[in-house]
Amino acid sequence: MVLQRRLNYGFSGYEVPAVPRASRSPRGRVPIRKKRDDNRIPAIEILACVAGKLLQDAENSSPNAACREEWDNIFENTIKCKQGHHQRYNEDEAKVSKRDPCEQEICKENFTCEFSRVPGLQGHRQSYKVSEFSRAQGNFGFKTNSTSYFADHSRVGRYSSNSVEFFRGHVDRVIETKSEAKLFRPSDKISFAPQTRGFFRGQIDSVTERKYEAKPSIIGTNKSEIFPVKGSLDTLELNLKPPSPVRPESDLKASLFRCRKTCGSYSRRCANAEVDIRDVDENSVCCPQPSRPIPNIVEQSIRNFSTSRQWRGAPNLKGGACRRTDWKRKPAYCNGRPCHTRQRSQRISPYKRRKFFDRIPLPTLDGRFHHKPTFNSPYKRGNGDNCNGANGASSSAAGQQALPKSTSRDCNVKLSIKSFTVPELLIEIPSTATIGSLKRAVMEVVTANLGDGLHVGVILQGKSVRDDNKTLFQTGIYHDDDHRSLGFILEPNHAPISSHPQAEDPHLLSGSRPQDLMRRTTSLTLQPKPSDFSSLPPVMNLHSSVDNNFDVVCSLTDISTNNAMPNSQALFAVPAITMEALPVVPLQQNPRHPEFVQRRTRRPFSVSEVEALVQAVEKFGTGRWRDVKLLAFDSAKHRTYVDLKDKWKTLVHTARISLQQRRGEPVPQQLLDRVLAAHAFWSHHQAKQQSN
DNA sequence: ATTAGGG
DNA sequence: CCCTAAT
Repeated sequence: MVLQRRLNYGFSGYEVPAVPRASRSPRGRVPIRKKRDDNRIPAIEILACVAGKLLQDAENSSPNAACREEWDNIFENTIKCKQGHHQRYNEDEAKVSKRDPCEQEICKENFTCEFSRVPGLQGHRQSYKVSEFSRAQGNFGFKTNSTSYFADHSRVGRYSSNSVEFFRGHVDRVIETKSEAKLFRPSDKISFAPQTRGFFRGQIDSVTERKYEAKPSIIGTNKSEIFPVKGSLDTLELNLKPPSPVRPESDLKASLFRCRKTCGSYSRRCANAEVDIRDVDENSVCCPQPSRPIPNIVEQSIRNFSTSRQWRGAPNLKGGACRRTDWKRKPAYCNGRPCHTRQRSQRISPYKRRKFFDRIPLPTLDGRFHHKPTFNSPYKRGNGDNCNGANGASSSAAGQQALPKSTSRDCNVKLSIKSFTVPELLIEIPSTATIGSLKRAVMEVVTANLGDGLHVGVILQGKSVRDDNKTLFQTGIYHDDDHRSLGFILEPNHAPISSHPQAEDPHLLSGSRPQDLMRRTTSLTLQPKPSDFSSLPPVMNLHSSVDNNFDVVCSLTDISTNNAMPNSQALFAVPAITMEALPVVPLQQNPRHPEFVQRRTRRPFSVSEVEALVQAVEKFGTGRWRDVKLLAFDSAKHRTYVDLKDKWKTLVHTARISLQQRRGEPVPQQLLDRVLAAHAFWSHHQAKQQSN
């Protein structure tokens, strides 16, 4: 245990990228040199000041060292800023009230600070939300936007735009992008990742708004939890108050406890809180009972993840094979893992979310799939307290226990499976192909995905029923009145774990017509690790809640019960916990995680496409990629304007290099000449425009 | 949402 | 093709 970890940040050592990115032209057409308002200060400076002080004070004052030790956090800050008058100020002027950081995290407090005596900031108020993102060892940080983000003891990174974050302590590195790395040492001061600059004006505001808009419930607070400000002296004073009206310090623990309890946050602050996982039965896993030690289940699942996860970016890092492994597997570390990063798994920008869902199996929303769900979907959408899928499962189990023996045993169970639903399969076939060859192609894809042998899995109320020896009655299938709670999954006959993700995706049977071949992108990028999601059937197909990604996680997790995973049950505790109590479990394998997102398949431009592109660019010039897209590639859904821009870039490059250096399908020289000509022309044109 | 540019 | 910053 690293109990004596020290805070190694300060306010003099942070690096803020000084040079703003080269001015861009609005919409890329007419470059405009915009003068920066020198009086503005980067939001991160203020944030660093505030949050740093907050943490510093908290660490100095927290009565519970073990707690502190455990709270290796990443704080998330949400900035709400309504004014734009900022002047540089001395960071030392910031002062933050001393509070236990645990309190903040558990309660998910919002707080408001007011710049009282800071020149130019007087009267300016900001509300922040401090929330836990990760309690991984040695980290903390925060960010101000809503895009996805990750961090743990061995890596810190982000995958977001316009984010603001910093880290301290044992952070080894910050990954800027997959190809960029920045090393951090424990002695580092706060360092700001380059490219994470935000100004109070404009964008952070909007990002904040978007976040609230996207998921009002994730805020987990209400107006009463936004605390008024008390200005004082020459300081920027921050008042942090727990939601409870009771303030006395002596009440802190009690209120903490209450909060933890009510929020469903299960904080493990003591090392002795570990509980044998065997002590936890299936039901409680899925449905936390008040008396059950849920946090430990969660932790168990965290362990599962942490031992299996991989970070594919790691080997490529500059600076370093020095990935920390020395302490990462220490029990202390495991025990210290967070149990309730509530928002994290919801945090995803609409864009990222869409991006993700574009690539995972989803029901086609054409109505055919809107039949009744195969099982009772207890999932609720949108309000953040969803993820009761496991509740459904456990309640069924509970119902099973309570089932009176007098229930008619000879009552036949009538089931009808009207069709197999095979999720999306991508098939590309020329229009000249015959229907017969199309059928064969479909068959090929299906068999490739399902493998030779099929196994039927049974799902009852969201929970996979693995015990083949149980009777229907024992399992709880004794009425025929609601077979919506019953579902079937097609699975490969064996080896739930396969390195071939497509072959291991069991597919769901559901009640639509046989002709309804549901489409499904076959490629969730699943890591072939035994205990990750790769063994989870895409039962999310049942849920059409496209925009509630948490539902997907729920269904993913609570349905899969893989016998090859001894602790798999622990995994499925996750959805049973309310939003407030969500652990960081999906940190790595979270399908929403950018690491999880599959790269698009490469689709080289054909010569005719190139021709169309050249023609369009000749007409519109470089920098009007939307127009180019609309003109020449409107029907080509897979070609985005970014693609076209990229292709043009490579075309220009290709035209400039020698024939031998070129790769891929050769582009006629004549076309390349046009590329160069158009490029030269429009470059010149742009330069002229700019000078005017 | 678009565009520019680095990777 | 990906990713981010800046519009």
